[in-house]
Amino acid sequence: MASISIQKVGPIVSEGQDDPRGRILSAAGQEFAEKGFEAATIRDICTLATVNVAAVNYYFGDKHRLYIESVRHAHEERSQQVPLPEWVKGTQPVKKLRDFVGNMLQRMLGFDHPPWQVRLMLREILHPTDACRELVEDYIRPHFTVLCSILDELTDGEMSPAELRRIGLSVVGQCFLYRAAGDVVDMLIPPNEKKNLHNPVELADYITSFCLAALGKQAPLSVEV
Amino acid sequence: MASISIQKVGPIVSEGQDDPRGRILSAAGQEFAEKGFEAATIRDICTLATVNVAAVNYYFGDKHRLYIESVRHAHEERSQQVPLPEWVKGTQPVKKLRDFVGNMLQRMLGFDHPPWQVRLMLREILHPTDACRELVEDYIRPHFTVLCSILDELTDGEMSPAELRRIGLSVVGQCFLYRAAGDVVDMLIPPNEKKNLHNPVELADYITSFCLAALGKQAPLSVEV
DNA sequence: AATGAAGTTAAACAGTTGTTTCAAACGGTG
DNA sequence: CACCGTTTGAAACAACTGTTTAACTTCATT
Repeated sequence: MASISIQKVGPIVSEGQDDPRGRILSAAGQEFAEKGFEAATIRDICTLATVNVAAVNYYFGDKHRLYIESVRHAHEERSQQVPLPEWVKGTQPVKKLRDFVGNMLQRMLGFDHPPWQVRLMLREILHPTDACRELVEDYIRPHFTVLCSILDELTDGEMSPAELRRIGLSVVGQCFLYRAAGDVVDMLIPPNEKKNLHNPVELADYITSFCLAALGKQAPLSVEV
Repeated sequence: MASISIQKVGPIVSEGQDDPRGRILSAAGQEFAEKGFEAATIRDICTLATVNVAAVNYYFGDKHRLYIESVRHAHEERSQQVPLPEWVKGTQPVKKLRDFVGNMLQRMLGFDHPPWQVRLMLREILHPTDACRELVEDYIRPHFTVLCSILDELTDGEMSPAELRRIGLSVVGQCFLYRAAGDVVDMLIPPNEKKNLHNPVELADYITSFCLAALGKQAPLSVEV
C-alpha cells in the first residue's frame, strides 16, 4: 500500500473567528515574524492557535507551505489595513508626495506597536525566500510605481524613468531605515528626542521636505553661503 | 566530585591560519551570517572549520558566547578592512561628505560580493541581541558621529545637533536600503540598469548630490518651475 | 623517562524538531 | 440508525539539536 500521499492543501477557507485554518495562519505569522522560519516551531504555533500539531500538516501540508501562505496572508491583510490614499483629480503633486510618505511610514511603523505583518514582510525583504517574488509583485512594486508617478508629476516629466526610480529609492530608503533599524536609531539619538523623531507626522513632514528641497521644489533646509 | 565547571573561555588567542579558535570564529561568522543564530548548527560550523564539535565548548563555552565573539570579531575585522578616510586639514566639507558616503557604501556593499562580516552585523541591527550594544558603541556610533560633524561643517554650524542627526539618518538611510533590501531593489529596476545603480561610485555621487541639493549647497536635481 | 597540563577525539546524552500514524469524534445524508 | 467523508486527538517516529563525557594524543618541563 504505497502511500503516494497527494497532500490536500486544506479545505474551503472561511477565515472565521473559530476557523482553525485562520487561527493557524495568524499564529504562524506572529511566530515567523518574531523568530524567523527555522526558529519558530510548529508546536509553538499550534499552542498559540489552540490546535493540534497535526492540524498544520492537515491544512497546509508542511511547515514550508504554511510559511508561504502566512506571508501571503500578511501582506493581503496589511494592504487593506492601510490602503494607498486616493486623490481627487487636480491634487497638487507636493501634497501627494506628503500623503504618500505619511502613508508609507504609517504602514511601516504602525500606529502604536509595529504589527507582525510588517515584521514578517521585512524578513522576506532582507532574506528573500520563495515567498518574496509574490510579495514584490503584489505589494511592493505597485506602491513603488505610484511613488515614481508622483515624482514624475512633481518634476513635470523632466526626468527619465531611471532617474525617477533612483529618487524614489531615496524616499523609500529614508523611511525604511526607521523601520528596519529602528532599535539602532533609538540608540543613536538622545532618549528625550525619540518622541520628536519617531513621530510619524513629524517624520513624514521632514522626509518630504528633504526630498522637495533636493528637487528644488522648496527652499533648501540650509541657507546658501 | 561535583563539577562546578568554571568554563575557560579559551586560551591565548594567536589568530593564526591553523589556529583552531580563529578558524571556528571565521566559520561561525559565515554560518551565523547566512542562516542566523538558531538555524546555524555547531556541527556545520565545526565541519567548516575542520575541528571537532567539542572544540566550540572548549574554546567558547557555549553557542551563545561563540555568537557574541563572532559578532565582535566581524566588526573588528571589517573596521580595519575598510577604515574611515582621513582628511588633511582644510579639506572641503563637500569632498568629505562625498568620501564618507563612498566609504560607507564600500563598507556596506563590498567590492565584489558583500562580505559575511557585514551580513552578520546586519542581522544584529535588524534583530538586536546582546551583541548589539557593543556593535553600536564600537562601530556604528563613531561613524555616525563623524558624519554629523561633516554635516555640521557643511552647514556652517547653523543647525542643531538634533537636525544634524536627522539629516545624517537621511544619508545613512539611502545607503542602507541598497545593503539591506538589495535583492528587492534589484527586482524593482530593469536588469540592464543594475550596473549603473549598484555601481558604488555612481551611487555615492548621486546620494551626495541629493543631500547637497537638499541642503542648498548645490543646484537642485530638477529645475525650479 | 615521568609528570601533568593543554588540546583533540569519537561516542553518547537528553531534549527538541518536523512529520506521520491511526483511532476517535463529528456532521450531515440515505 | 448506519454510512460516509471530514476534522481532531494523543502518541509515536526518526532525525537532529546543543552539550558532555572520558579516553586519547601532544609536548614542554622536570
